[in-house]
Amino acid sequence: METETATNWLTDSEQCAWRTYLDVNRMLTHQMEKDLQPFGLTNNDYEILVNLSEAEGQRLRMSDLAAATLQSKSRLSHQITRMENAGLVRRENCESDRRGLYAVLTDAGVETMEKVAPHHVASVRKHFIDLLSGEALSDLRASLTPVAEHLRGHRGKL
Amino acid sequence: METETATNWLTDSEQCAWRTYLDVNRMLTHQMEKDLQPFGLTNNDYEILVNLSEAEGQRLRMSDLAAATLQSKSRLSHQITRMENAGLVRRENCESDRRGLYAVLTDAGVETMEKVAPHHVASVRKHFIDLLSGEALSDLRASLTPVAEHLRGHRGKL
DNA sequence: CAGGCTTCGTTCAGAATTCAACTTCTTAGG
DNA sequence: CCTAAGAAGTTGAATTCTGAACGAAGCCTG
Repeated sequence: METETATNWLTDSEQCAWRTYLDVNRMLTHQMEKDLQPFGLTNNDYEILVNLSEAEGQRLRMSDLAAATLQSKSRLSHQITRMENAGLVRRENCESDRRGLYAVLTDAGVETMEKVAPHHVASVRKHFIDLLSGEALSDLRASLTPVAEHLRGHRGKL
Repeated sequence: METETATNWLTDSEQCAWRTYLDVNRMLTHQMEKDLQPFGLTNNDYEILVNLSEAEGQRLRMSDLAAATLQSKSRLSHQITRMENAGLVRRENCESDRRGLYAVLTDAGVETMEKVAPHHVASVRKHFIDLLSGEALSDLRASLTPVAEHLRGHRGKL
């Protein structure tokens, strides 16, 4: 009698999809990083700029920013320190909670964002969006949304 | 007369697809990493084990392995050093090219691979594959393949 | 076969990331 | 009001990653 539970291996087709996904992932990240380099920004820098510039008063609590960008508080703290040194961002105290801090976009941060965003969008188009049909794109979104929700549920401390 | 070129911003739908993609990306990477932790492996460790175990003679030249895993030679060199210390892999000289080295899976490496693979596959299924329909999966692959090819062309030195 | 390119892989220094304290403040219970 | 538990952020040390520089070996080309 069979007592072992056989592993439910991936089919060739599943495996291929998975590997393609992983490859695109890595190459795309790398390409984005490369396209931001001339502006002296990393992907992480840019994402923080995006989050802050979309936020009310161009500011977010450290914790919220960490959650929004899916990184640990520690990492964000170091990151913000670097960006503060670069003059893109500053820390500001929070009135309502004296433990709290806001990360606030500086004027230089706003300017940087305005300068860089068009190039970044062009890069996203060139290397991703414009390579997919409108239908493919909405299918992609439809497929990935449940995955995102599933993962949000599963995510523990960063 | 208009001299500026207006930025071709992303539509809401494009933006949403893009952000979902990025989110899944990061959360999935994180989840995979977490699921490998109990075995003392990182994603990078695992991917190298996969590549080596599928290779002829369970060995690959450093350069080929770096290319296969899309990382810089420098990073791979460090990585292999660590895995060598962990006993998963060893370096072996290359007969035909005296500059070259092979990274070779050790017996312990093979065993680790056999032990971990089923869990990893289960994790990939649980957090990705099984959340998508067969059709979604093949669409995904079809959509992403051209992107992968595009990026492969664009990729410079790592 | 000499000269100069290129490739292979490592190394070093500097930057980024992780992980585990730790401080300060808030909040809930008794 | 006091205390214990938890949350917000920071810090510092150890680890990992990056990018440039390097030595050694192969490959042309004349």
